[in-house]
Amino acid sequence: MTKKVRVRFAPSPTGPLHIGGLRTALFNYLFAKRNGGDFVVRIEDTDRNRYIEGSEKHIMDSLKWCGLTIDEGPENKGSYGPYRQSERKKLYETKIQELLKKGRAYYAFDKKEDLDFHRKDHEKKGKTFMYNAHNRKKLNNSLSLSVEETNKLVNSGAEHVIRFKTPAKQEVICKDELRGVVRVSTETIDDKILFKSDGMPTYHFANVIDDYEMEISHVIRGEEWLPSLPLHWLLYEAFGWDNKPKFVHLPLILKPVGKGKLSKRDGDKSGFPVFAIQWENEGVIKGYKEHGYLPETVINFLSLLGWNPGSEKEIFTLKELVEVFSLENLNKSGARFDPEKNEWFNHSHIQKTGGRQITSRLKNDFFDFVSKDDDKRLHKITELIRPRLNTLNDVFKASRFFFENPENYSEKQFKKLKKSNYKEILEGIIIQIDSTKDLNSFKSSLEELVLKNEWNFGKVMGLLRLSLVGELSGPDLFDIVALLGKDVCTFRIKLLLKAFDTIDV
RNA sequence: GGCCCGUUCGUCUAUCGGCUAGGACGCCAGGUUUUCAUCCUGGUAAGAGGGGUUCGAUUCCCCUACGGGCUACCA
Repeated sequence: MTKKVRVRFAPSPTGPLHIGGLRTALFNYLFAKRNGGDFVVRIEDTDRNRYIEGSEKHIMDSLKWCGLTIDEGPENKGSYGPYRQSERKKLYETKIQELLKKGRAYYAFDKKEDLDFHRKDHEKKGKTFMYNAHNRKKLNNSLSLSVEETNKLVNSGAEHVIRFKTPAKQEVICKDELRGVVRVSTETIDDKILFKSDGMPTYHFANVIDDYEMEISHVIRGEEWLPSLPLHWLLYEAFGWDNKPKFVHLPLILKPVGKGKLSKRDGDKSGFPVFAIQWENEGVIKGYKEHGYLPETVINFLSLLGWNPGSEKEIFTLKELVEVFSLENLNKSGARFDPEKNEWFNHSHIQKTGGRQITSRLKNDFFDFVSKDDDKRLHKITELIRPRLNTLNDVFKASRFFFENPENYSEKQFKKLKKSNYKEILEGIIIQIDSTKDLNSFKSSLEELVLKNEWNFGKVMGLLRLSLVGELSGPDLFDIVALLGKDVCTFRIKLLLKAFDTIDV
C-alpha cells in the first residue's frame, strides 16, 4: 500500500513571506493537489528571539491571495494538530527522552564562549572544530562526565542543551528524489543541538518529529536544507522509523542582479516586489498585489522558475498547473528571476482574465465620474485599454482622458502642431462633429471633410488626438470620439484652440 | 577553510547518445494600426574548459574552473 500523499509547507514566522518561500508552498500545493493529497501548513516557531508579530498572518494572507488553499493548518484544523510547533512542546519532550534513553542523544553543558574558543583555535591551526566523536570526550557533557555528575547538573537546573550523538565513522547514504543518492561521512557532521537551553527543540529535531507524526509523505523544501539531510536521515534511523518521507530539494531563486539567493531585503532597493502582498512593519513594503499584478501572474511565473510543464505552453492558471504538475520536470540548478518577463506574464494574464479587475479599478480611480448606469461605457473603456496594460496600476494613466479633460499637452507635439493651419482644421472639425448624426459614422464624414479641404490627414488626426487625449497616444481615435460624445469633444477642441492662442512655445 | 549541490542563448528553459541545439522574455528589423501600445512575421544569441568512454557526445565518467548552499543554543 502506498502512503497517501501529504506534504507540508513549514515557514518560520520571522518576517514576511517572500516569493522564494511562496514558490516552495506552490510546488507543495501543486504536488498535493495533482495527487489527491493534503496540503499542510505548519508554523515553525521554535525560535522565540526571531519571532515577528504579524508574520504568520502575512504568510497566511499571501497564500490565500494566491489561491493556495490549505487543507490542514493553524486555522484549518485537521487531525494531526496542533500546527504550531510552539504548541507541540510536550511531544518533543517525550521524543527527546526516548533518544536520551537509547543513548542516541546526550546532555551538553559547554558554555558558548568555550565553543567559540575551540572553533577559533582550530581555525588558527587550519583545522575545523567538530563537536562529534573526535572531540566530545574532551568537552563538558554527559559522555565525558559520570552519570552522577550529569544527574546532579541536570537536576540542579544547570544550563544545558541536548545534542545528537552522531555515529562515528559511518557513511550516510541518503536520497534526494531530484539529485539521487547523496553520500556523506559522519566525520563531517557534528553533534547538532536538538534541544536548546530554553527548552525548545531546534528546527532539525522538531521538523523530523513533526514530519513523522503528521505522516508527511514528501518533504519538498528549498535546497538550503540539503546539507542537513544526512542529519535528518540519521534521526529517522535513530528512532527506528524506516518509512521516511521522500525528500525533494528545490533549486533556489537567485537575485535578478548580483550574486546570491534572493532575500527579503532585495525587493525594496531593486525596484521590484519580492512579496505577494504588502508587508507593514516599521514602514510599508508593497507586494505584487499593490504593484498591480494578478495573483495568477505570480503563481504562473513562480511555477516556471525551476520547473517546466514538459510542453511549450507558458501561460497557466493555478488549476491548469495542478493538471500538469510533476516532480520529474523539476530542475536542479538555481533560477534567477526576471522582472521583465514577469511583467509580460502579467500583461498576458490581464488579457486573458483581467476584465473584471480593470473595471473595478476604473470605478476605484474615477469614482466621481463613474455613475452606476455607466456599465456599458465602462466595459468599452476596459476593452480599449486592456491591451495597453502591463499592470493594473497602468489603468489610471491609460484611461484618464475618458474621464478628465487634458490638463496640459505634450510639449513637443503641441509645438509642432501649432505651426500648422490648426485653426482652420479644428474649427472645421467642430462644425463636422456638430452636423454628424451618429458619431459611429464620424470617421467617414471626417474623411470627406479632409478630402474636400485637401488637408493633410495625419495633421488632422494629430490635432484631434492632441485635443482629446493631450498627447499622441492612446486607443483608436474614433472609438474615443464615440465614447466621449459630441459635447466633450467640442469642448476639448475649443480648449486646445484657446491653448494655442494663449500659450507661447 | 571544510562539506554538499549545480553549470545549454543576457534571462527562464527543451533535449533523457544521432543536433541544421527548439520555445519564451528581452533586444533588433519589417508588417498591421495614418499616432503610441497591442497584434503578426522575421532576425539576434547558448551546452564553462580539459581529458576519457563510444562509430558518435550537450547528453555518461573524471579533473579543473566558475556559480550556489550549508558550516549558530536561526530556520
